[in-house]
Amino acid sequence: LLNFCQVYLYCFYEKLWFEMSHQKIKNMEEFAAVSGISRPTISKYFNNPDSVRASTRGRIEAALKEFNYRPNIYAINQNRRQTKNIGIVVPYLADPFFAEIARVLERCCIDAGFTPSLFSSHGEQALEMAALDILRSIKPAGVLLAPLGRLSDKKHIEQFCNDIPTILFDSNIEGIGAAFVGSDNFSFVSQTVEYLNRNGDIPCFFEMKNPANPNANKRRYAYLEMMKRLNLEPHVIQIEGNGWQFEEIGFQGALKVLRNDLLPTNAVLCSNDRLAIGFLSACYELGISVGGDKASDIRVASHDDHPYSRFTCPSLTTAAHDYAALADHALGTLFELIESGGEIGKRQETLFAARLIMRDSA
Amino acid sequence: LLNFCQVYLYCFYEKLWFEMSHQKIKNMEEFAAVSGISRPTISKYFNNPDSVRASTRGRIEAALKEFNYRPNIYAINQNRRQTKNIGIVVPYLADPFFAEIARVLERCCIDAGFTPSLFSSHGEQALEMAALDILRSIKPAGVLLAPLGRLSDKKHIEQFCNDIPTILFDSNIEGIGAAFVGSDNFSFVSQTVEYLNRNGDIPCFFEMKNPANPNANKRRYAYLEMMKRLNLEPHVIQIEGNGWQFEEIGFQGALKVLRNDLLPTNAVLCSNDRLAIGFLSACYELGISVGGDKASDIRVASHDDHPYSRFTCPSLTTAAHDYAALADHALGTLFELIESGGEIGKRQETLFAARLIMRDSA
DNA sequence: AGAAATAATTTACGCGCGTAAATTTTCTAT
DNA sequence: ATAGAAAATTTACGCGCGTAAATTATTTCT
Repeated sequence: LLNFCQVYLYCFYEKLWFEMSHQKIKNMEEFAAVSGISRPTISKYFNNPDSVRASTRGRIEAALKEFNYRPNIYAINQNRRQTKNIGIVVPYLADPFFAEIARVLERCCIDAGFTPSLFSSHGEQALEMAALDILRSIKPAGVLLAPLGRLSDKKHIEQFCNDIPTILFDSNIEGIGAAFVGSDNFSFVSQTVEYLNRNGDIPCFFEMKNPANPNANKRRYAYLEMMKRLNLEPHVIQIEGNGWQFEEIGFQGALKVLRNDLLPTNAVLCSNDRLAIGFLSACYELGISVGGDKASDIRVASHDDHPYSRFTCPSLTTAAHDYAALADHALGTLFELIESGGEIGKRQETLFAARLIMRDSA
Repeated sequence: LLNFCQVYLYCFYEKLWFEMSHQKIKNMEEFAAVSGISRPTISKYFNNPDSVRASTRGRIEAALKEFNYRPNIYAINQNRRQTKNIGIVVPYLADPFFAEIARVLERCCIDAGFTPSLFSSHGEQALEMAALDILRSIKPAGVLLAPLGRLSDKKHIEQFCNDIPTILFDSNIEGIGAAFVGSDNFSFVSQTVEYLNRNGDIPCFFEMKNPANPNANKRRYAYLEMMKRLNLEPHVIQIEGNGWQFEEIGFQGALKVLRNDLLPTNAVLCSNDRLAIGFLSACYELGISVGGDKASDIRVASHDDHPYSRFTCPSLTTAAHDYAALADHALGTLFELIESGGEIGKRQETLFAARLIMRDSA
């Protein structure tokens, strides 16, 4: 009893001292003193609040509320084998598609008790490599990487993936990373081609000549395959342009194609919505009417369900990603990978199907 | 000479050992051994490569190239008084305006030798507070914060600003933060109002009833003031809607206004481009022609020079931000603040003027 | 009530680096 | 060549926390 009294008084004195002097708790030692609990137990609590007795947890949390102490994250991460950081790298954050997927991924990470760090390569190889270098330095538990694609330094990425548990998404690089989660491009294209063809329109395929993203190539193949199956003659229109200003590229390309009357059919299937946004803008400028009705000059469809595709003029018929499913599965796989210590067996590629969104443009 | 020989041989031995055993350098001690330079000097080099003699720097960098050593960032940040981290918080990253400004800010940080950490509040108060809490834990040298606005927990932000050198941008909160860098909303609105009025159109102002962002209110005041100066009767149309889905809100609001013939004049000045994108979409859907020419039904102008405003149908006349100037000034002020140790004197508010972009919509 | 199981405490070391003080080496300038 | 300045080295401590081992206290169960 005496001992208890001593401890209680000591703790009381410590608390009083800190309260009186308005001083901040600066380390776990001091927090242990004012809360009347030993430092190792406090440390254990922060690692896993359930690993201490409920009554102890209550006392800690009471003290935590009173003194706004938070452990130093740098000291934690220096000593822990593994951090609670998850790296997220997207190729171009100003693209609302990636902004949206990043948003969903971040949320999932936080809910799972991890701290996401978001990076954008801004379309540049150097910045993608820089992002990976920074990620290396923060020793993340795992990384979700959407590579630039054609512009990526594959050796560099491979090296990174060898050292840090990484899952690729959106844009695949054969054999690199522990797994890949992306879109089933054939599902995207087959639905839009089939839809356009349903009304007797023969779709031609509108795309960049040198697409940065490998999905673009897969979509072209899918288009060609679908046209073969439907016994239709395929037409691929490839426009010039580099970089990630897809709307501008689509706009300029469309102007050239439309002005020179190079459109072989009256139905255009754009490789992605951002090109389509440019295409529609060019149509408007040239007074060419777009729509699914008989009165319109041409029909336009596309892929991705870009956040703005609902507000184009006319609204854009497109094939939608399942953001939530993609994010869920990518993070689920990553967590498995992390828990298994980096070994997950055979590299799996998971592709998600599209959902056709019918709007006014076709 | 003998001493030199010894040292050289020792260093040679160390290097050989590491090369032979394919072992990675795991700390500065080991790197000092293989590079033949003392640890404090190595430490000094990493703090500032110019603080050591050129010959020493050369030897370090040669060893650095051979053995891919990087100091542990957690150990560094634990011991340094100040980290090299800069926090960047934007209210909604899926808005290309903020994506663009974040891109520019990130680049400036990297160029200045800092490591930017990007956070998005995703339009939610809880997430804004969470972002600030995480930022606290990484003890950044400084923070650039674009608050949510109306939804922000001002007390929480104030507390944060008291502890960490913070500069507010885009959205001001009176008296909070060391400085504010934003837009001169009067410059934006006066130019668009004047432009619309130049051709004899009387602009009415189209906005959200409960805007999240304080700039919206300032723009309304500017509109009212300008109309007064021009001796015109002002008309403010306020539409319902909450959140950050501005295009959708603008679209629905426009549908209602246009269908019920509530437009008091034939010129519409939208509070921002995202609302305008929705407005134009609604016009298209209802078959109302928009444009600056005589043949069109109405004219539409707006503010922000959103990355997509060039591709709307018709392309949008708007007032543009100077992204680069804003980013430059915000970071410049922040660096001053950091170097001065958090004290910068009187809180300054810097506002940047707009540049009118004339396109087809008005 | 007493034994076994569980939890908390005490003690102590290590992580990788910043940094200070005293000393030695190297460079620069006359 | 030599004094003085500049740079590098040696030595040593501390940062805040993870974590292990041995011990003590508390809870749970029969």
